[in-house]
Amino acid sequence: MIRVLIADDHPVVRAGLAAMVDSVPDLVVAGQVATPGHVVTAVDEFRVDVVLLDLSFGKDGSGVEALHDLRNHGSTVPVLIVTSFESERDILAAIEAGAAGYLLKDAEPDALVAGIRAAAAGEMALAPRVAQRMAQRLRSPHEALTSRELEVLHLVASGASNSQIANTLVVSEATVKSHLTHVFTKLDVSSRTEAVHQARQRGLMP
Amino acid sequence: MIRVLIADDHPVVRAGLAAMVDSVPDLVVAGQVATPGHVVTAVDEFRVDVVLLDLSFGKDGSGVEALHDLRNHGSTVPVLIVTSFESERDILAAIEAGAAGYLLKDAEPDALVAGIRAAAAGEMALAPRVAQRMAQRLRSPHEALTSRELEVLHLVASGASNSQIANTLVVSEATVKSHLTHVFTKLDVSSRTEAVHQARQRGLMP
DNA sequence: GTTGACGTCCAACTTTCGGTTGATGCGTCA
DNA sequence: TGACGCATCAACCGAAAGTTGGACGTCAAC
Repeated sequence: MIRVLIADDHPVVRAGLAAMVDSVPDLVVAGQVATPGHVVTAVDEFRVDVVLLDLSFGKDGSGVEALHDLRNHGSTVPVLIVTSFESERDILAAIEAGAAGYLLKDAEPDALVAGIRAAAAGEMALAPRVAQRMAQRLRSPHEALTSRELEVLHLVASGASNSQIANTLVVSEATVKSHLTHVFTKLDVSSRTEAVHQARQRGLMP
Repeated sequence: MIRVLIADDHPVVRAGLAAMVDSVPDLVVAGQVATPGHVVTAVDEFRVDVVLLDLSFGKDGSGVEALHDLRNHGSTVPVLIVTSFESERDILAAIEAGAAGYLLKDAEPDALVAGIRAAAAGEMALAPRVAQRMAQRLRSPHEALTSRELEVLHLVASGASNSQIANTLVVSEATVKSHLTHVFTKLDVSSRTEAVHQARQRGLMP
């Protein structure tokens, strides 16, 4: 009997996951929570074998935070990310934080159940599209943007000019340009708009 | 007894909506479909009183298409949009296509059931956030972009330069610039990146 | 039928803004 | 300590962006 905790802010999704889990004989919903903050206590409280964790909890925080909290509290319970986003950044962050798998919400019930079983058995469970994306990344490893570069890129995406960025970042305009040229070479583009587009494509930005 | 059709491409969401509907005594799930193309026949086949329709069906089409098909076939069944997107464009398109309401997937079960009842009774059902957004739009009516302007803006968003846009649209570069200045004044911005950002904010672009 | 508003299109002008190059201090890690 | 990466900056250059002004067609209103 595998006891599952469902953590998602959408009532509809909670109900759907619960229905799927409960329809399988040897799976049971141990509990449901709607905010990341309640995950840690819930894992303790109910004897949870596997956590189904959403990534985006609206304004209440993120699933990755909850995952970090969990690990900081010494819990080793396998956590299965179940989300509708498949951006590279999200996937990497989740896996680095110690997720046992990454499933997509458009998955068939079978895939979900299989993922839960795998996680409970200590194995890794990745949705096919996610696995493909990671493989692709390994093949052509993008050079990672530094945090400063990302910061600049975000401001660019919000429509700021170089001088405006320089003001808000309290650096010279030259610095901003420098960061941007680095971004361009790393992303293999030649203009700010292209850079924003590429970054979005690769899931580097919201 | 209100008979509900559920149309969504995500199995999890279908299961969740079904669970919610079935938990109410006088509501019943008449059927479920996973693609927009099956909505019309399903409405005929099962005696459907209300349709819960998702907007984004992945690559299989869109909910608005299904809604149009439905109306073209003479059906007047109330259709309730249930989606997680709340962009102005989506909302307007749905309402213009004859939706009986627009709910968000993060809604509580109560709100969902209330929406279904309202739709079945021939009333309108809007999620609070959606209603707020529409009210906001009525207060400050953005000047609508022409289709050509939107076309140009899309290309800008994808990182194209003016000359590239001119090529793909087979017009002069001057024309592109002209369109863009119009876009700028309408959106009250002064640069292409700002324009893209604003358009995204207002839900004019994907 | 005429007027006017609007959309699409274009040319020529100006210049700002963006991007390149090269160089410096600073921390870190081997 | 020496090499490397990151953040910072100055000065230069030129293309690409944006402005202005205008032509033409269409459609609706009057």
